[in-house]
Amino acid sequence: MLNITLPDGSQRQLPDGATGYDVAASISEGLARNALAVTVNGDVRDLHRPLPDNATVSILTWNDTAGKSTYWHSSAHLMAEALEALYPGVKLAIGPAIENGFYYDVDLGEGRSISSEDFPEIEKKMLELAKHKSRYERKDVSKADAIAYFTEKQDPYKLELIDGLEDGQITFYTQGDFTDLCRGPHIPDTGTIKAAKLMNVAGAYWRGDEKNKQLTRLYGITFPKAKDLAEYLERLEEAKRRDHRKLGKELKLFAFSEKVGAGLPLWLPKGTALRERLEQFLRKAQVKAGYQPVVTPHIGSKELYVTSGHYEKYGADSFQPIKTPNPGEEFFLKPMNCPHHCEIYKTEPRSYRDLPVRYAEFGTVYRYEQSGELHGLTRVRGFTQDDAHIFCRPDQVKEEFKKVIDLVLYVFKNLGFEDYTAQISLRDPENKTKYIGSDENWALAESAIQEAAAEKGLPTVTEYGEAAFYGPKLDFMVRDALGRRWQLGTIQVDYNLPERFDLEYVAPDNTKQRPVMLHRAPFGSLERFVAVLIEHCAGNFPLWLTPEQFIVLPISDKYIDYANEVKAQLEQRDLRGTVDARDERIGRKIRDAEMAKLPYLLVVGEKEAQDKIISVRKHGEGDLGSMPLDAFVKSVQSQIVEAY
RNA sequence: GCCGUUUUAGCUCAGUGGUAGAGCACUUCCUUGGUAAGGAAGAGGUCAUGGGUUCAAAUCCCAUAAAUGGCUCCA
Repeated sequence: MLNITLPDGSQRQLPDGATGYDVAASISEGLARNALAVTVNGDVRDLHRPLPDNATVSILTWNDTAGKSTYWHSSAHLMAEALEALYPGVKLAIGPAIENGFYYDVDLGEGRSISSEDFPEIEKKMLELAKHKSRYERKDVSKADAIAYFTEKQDPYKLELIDGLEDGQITFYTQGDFTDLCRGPHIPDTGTIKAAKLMNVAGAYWRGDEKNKQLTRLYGITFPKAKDLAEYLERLEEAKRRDHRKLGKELKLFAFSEKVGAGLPLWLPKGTALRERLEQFLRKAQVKAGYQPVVTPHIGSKELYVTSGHYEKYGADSFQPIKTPNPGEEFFLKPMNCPHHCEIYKTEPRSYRDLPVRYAEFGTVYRYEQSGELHGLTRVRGFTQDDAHIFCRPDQVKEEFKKVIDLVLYVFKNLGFEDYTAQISLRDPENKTKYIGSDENWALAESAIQEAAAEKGLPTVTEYGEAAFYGPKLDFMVRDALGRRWQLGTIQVDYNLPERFDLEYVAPDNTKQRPVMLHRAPFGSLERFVAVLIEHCAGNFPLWLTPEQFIVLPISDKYIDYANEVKAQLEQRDLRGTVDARDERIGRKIRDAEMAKLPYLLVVGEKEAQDKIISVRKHGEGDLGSMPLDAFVKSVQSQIVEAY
């Protein structure tokens, strides 16, 4: 008999050779029907593999992340089977599950390609094959046999993968006529795959190395119910509606011009209003937090970047130098603000008593991003960082980190970002030599970050080997409408620049010591932040931030004077908005204002002009009835205060 | 930078080798209208740019640029 522990701690006894399926069946018939896989002591396994004794087993269904991912991995095999049927001779590379669905990298061979027009045929074939309810059969294979199989099949990619595997650890999975090298696990059979959709085709390098051959990557997604697919597609549509590139154009926030140059955004008046309000918001918070604003030029001499090391590392791949009438004199557009701030630090001798020194600047920087990398406002070639550099003693790092975390969270809270992740990036413990700075300082900084995050109760994930060569960091990531993760806020420790710029302070014992430098940017950059903010709130910005809080809509041109009076009075009370004085009917004006996502529409006609009141309509909510101006102002102001 | 796709009026898009189209926006006129599109007329385009094929190119081919989905990259 086997002793099995369930996740709730309860125990069950099953006969020897029992499988995850048997466990599910012993719980309920429905669970057995919906089970896709199991976890055995935390590892995901096939549902029909015999269980070991004394294992903790939990049943995975479509509702578990690991269940979904197994399902999609199996779906990748199904797609591969369909591709082999439709494109004989196709070579398969790798086909994992991803966050939403799966992909398979394939080599179609010379002269063949797949486009989105071919998707329906592949989807049809997948569903046709799925109907066979083929079991995913697992088989242990010796390395020699595995090599023989894929040599016969002439698949160089699988052979290369096998080359890296240990004999005795190699398994094949077969469903129907399709056999793949695979560690598994898989769902029991193809019968649960009821809806399949190919999403996208793209190029991808074999093993992610751009020196290698480029393969065709087919992205797909499958579902156990057709309805789930429909809902998923609807969500994607919603994401497209929120896309900051679309809304940025529609709401007249920013634009690009081919003539100005790729990746160089033009901020339109409304976008500028939004951006400047964000700047003001942070400026205020930073003054309170002890930062001193500074301003530095947009260019710096070559020597500055030779000192910082950026010239050597990035000079050739970046914007090229600006020449002057003096032969040999060269300036660079600044790719970051740190070197300038280091020079500010150096303008006077520093005592340990002066530290920390915090210099903040909304610094516009220019980086020549690869052309294929440019993306709306999230990845551009000219952008403004809400940058600051903190110069402090090693023993102050933790305290400073905590203060910056507070600032970042303050920003996120006021803008309604709740779904963020915080990532601590540390050294690769296997390879400490590629990092600059002493072991001791690194250890100090790394534990300072971890402790600061823990003391602030910040949920974090820790990634080893993700630190910059010059120091560990803490990044805040927020998702965009399509679920892509973007780094916004960042806090980084830097041991490199203080060294290169020979920064010093005088310690209590009158010795010269090296300060630690922290880079930090709660927004990351205003461009990226605004992009993510647009998608986050679907263009319905918080009231305190939105470029126009109200629009006055006169019923006819007889009431334009009163409308202007309303506007003037509201402006005196620090609200901002406009009057729609067009010769249009009220229905049209309301429609246009709703489409422009203006928060408050103030309708004024005969009644309102006579009684000196306004009719208030709130975006997305409808008519709130009429009220005196004072009542409206009070209600709006209370909402703005609440937001802070 | 690499692979795929795209580029037609201010915007969204139709137009598969034979004289460039629609809706919205814009201008003018009519309309003075009470909570999501009032009516009419008008103006607006080197079909991204440069080459090529053809009697003839928005349409086919090549190059370049930009956008876009990925990959690689991201101080």
